[in-house]
Amino acid sequence: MGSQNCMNEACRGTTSSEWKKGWTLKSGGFATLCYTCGSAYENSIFCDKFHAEESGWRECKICGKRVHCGCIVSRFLHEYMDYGGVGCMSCVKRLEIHSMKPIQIPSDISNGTFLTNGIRDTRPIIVENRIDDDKFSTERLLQLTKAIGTSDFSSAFQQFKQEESMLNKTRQTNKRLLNLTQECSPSTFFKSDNNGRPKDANESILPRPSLNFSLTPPILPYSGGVVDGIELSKNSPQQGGLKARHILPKPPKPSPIELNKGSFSQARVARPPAEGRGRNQLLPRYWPKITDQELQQLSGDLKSTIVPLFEKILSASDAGRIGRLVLPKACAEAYFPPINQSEGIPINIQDIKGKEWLFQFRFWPNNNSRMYVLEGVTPCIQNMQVQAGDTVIFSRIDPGGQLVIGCRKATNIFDLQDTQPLAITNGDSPGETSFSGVTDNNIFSNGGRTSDDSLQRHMSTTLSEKKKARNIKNKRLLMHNEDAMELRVTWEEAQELLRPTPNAEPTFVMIEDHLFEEFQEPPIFGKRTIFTSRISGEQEQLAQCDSCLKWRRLPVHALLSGKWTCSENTWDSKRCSCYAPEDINPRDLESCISAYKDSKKRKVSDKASNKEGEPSGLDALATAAVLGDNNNNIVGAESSSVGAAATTRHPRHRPGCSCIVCIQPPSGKGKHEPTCKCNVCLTVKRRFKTLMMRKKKRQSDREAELALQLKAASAAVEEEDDKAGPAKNTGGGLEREDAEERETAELDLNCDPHREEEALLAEAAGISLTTLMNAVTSLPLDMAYVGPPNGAVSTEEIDATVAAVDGDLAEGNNRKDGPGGFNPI
DNA sequence: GGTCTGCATGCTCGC
DNA sequence: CGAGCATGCAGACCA
Repeated sequence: MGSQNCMNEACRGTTSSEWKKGWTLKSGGFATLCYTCGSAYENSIFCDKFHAEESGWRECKICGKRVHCGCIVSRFLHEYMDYGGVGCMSCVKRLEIHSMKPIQIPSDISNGTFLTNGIRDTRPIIVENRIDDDKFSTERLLQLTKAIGTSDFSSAFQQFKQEESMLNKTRQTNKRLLNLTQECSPSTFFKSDNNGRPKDANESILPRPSLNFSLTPPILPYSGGVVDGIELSKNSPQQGGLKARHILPKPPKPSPIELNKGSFSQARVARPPAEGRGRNQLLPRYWPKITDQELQQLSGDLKSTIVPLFEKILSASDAGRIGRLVLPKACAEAYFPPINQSEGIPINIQDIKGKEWLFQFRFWPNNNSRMYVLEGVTPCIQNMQVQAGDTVIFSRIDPGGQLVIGCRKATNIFDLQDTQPLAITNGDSPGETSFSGVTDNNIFSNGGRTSDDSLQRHMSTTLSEKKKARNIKNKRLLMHNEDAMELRVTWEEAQELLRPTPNAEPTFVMIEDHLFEEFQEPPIFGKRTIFTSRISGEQEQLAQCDSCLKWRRLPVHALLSGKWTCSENTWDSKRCSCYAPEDINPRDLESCISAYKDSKKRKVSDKASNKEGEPSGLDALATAAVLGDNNNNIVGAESSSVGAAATTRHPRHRPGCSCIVCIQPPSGKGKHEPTCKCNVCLTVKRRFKTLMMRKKKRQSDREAELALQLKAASAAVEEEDDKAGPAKNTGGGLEREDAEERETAELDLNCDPHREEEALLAEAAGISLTTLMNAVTSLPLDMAYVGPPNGAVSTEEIDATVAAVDGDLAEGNNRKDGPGGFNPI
């Protein structure tokens, strides 16, 4: 081809365009593609001269319009017409094929003839030079065309859609093949007869590539459309331009769940809108997103052919009491009756149950434009139970053109799985939980919300969800009635997922006998885990990898991010890879999950029936610890801590939490032996040991400081005495010391945890061990995790201290519970 | 005072 | 930058 100037206005003048042959046209020529802009041109089979303007015209059978082939759209159009299609790109009636509306087929098409350049061509349609993977085979088109007007067309159309879906899967293969074509001369592709026409596609040296990739679909009912994320030019074919613009996000890789479901046919995709005035200007956001199955079901329900027209996410004002639904201008002008007066006209729209609603379709002058609204929609909106953020879908019943309004509800925040049951429900009742992820459910629903195939929709509606979030400025409108109830219930569950930020230092507040942690930083969402206790009494949590879905044992104190994978398992180097075997056998896992679910159920029932008289959170936690110690198998600790979960503890103090707050001993519960090595006792001892070391260090520091102060004070007194004479009191330093000691001895151990060490110093001077242990059990969380200061206390000292404590603990256990008595469960 | 009506304003996003 | 559109708002209307 050499360097040709592409006829596409946007590409013209590009001499570096890479021209490729390869598409054999029925006329005997080759289509040539400009790989810079994608425009296609038809070339003569007799020479390499650029013949686009001479040979690239076809005439529509319906409207008679001549269509130029100088762009991809029209190229496919006349291919389409050549093989028996009806109508051109700009001809409305061509759409009858797509909309399944019976039409009269011109005889010259039905008998396989066509017109070229206005001359009747009586040649029969040749099908053998079409390849198998053509998305739009001649045979299929003829079959469909002949089916028009028959009762079988609907099924034929559905069959075609299925075939089209399957053929789409071959698109990737075709792309690879096409890449090969860029490396090979077109002449190597086909063996041609004398006219340059391939004798048979099977004789191709290489598999013949389909040039359909990323172009328009074979049947192009719209002059604008999106194929593989490329929006075709809105320009008419006559304009001969093509503008490729990516307007949809790259489809996400299917998740394993999606693959398992295998329901690709249910992907919710934006369907290019049906015909209408100015439909080409419709923004993709208004394109109806409806699955094939939904469309089929709806058509079946209404016993009519449904043509989705457009959809709109309800804004706050749309769904508000004002009762005015703002219609997208382009949609209103495309699909609603034309109106010239601002008052508009009454318009009858049917809902999917067949009920008719009368709206006022009108417009307001807005700048130099119009703003179209449907007035009086409130009853209908309420009837459909939609609200801001939901989507209303306008469709048309064919034949007849009756407008239909449907809806698709949208909710949810989080993806839900049985093992991660954060239940932000979107059910109509609080008890109805949909594991639906980011879902817009039940297109044209009757107000109900379903959960099937929602994962597929999750992927396809991410973009729209973002738009929804942007559109719904008044989020309060989403908090109505039962929805608020749902949110309130599930928020409690969400509390269990809240985590303090990694370095957050809590402050403690006691409100109505409940200890609360307060954080300066807002919480973050963490991963849901299952807490368990092992035979040894050691408590742990089970977390599922978001990548391999295997369960890993983790320390109870592990706080996981919302998305957690094995590679983040810093606690077990052997289990920090997804390739490592699962940490727990399936039977144990099942029992854990089962126990967990039971606890969830009981939690709900207890919440309703046992608001009063429920055990204190600490008691229940202690019970949980005991059960965990006594159980031989791994048991979901949460299953035995129902009462605990129903308290107002900070979410950080979850079941299984071994912090000093949660392991406070209950009164009157079972006792542990002094030599008990359970997690609770070990934790208490360890923390006491830490405290003792801190105490000793602090004491020695204090003594040194006091010595310095005494020395300085004596020096000052001596100096003052020298100046002021012997009348002054010489015992000021000792007085201050006495006052300090009195102050220390009167400390309230429960009022200021930061002064507890001073209290312990006082204890060292005579306060009982029970008081000390009270101080231990009221330590703040951050202190509880502080390790011993390096080198501050010798190992021998620690051991001696622990031994002494153990002895005292034994003594305490032998005593009756007195005020302040230590009773380690 | 509450609601309805008809714009007007200002933000967002596509071109 | 401008079209489109969500929403505010003032005046009219009504109970």
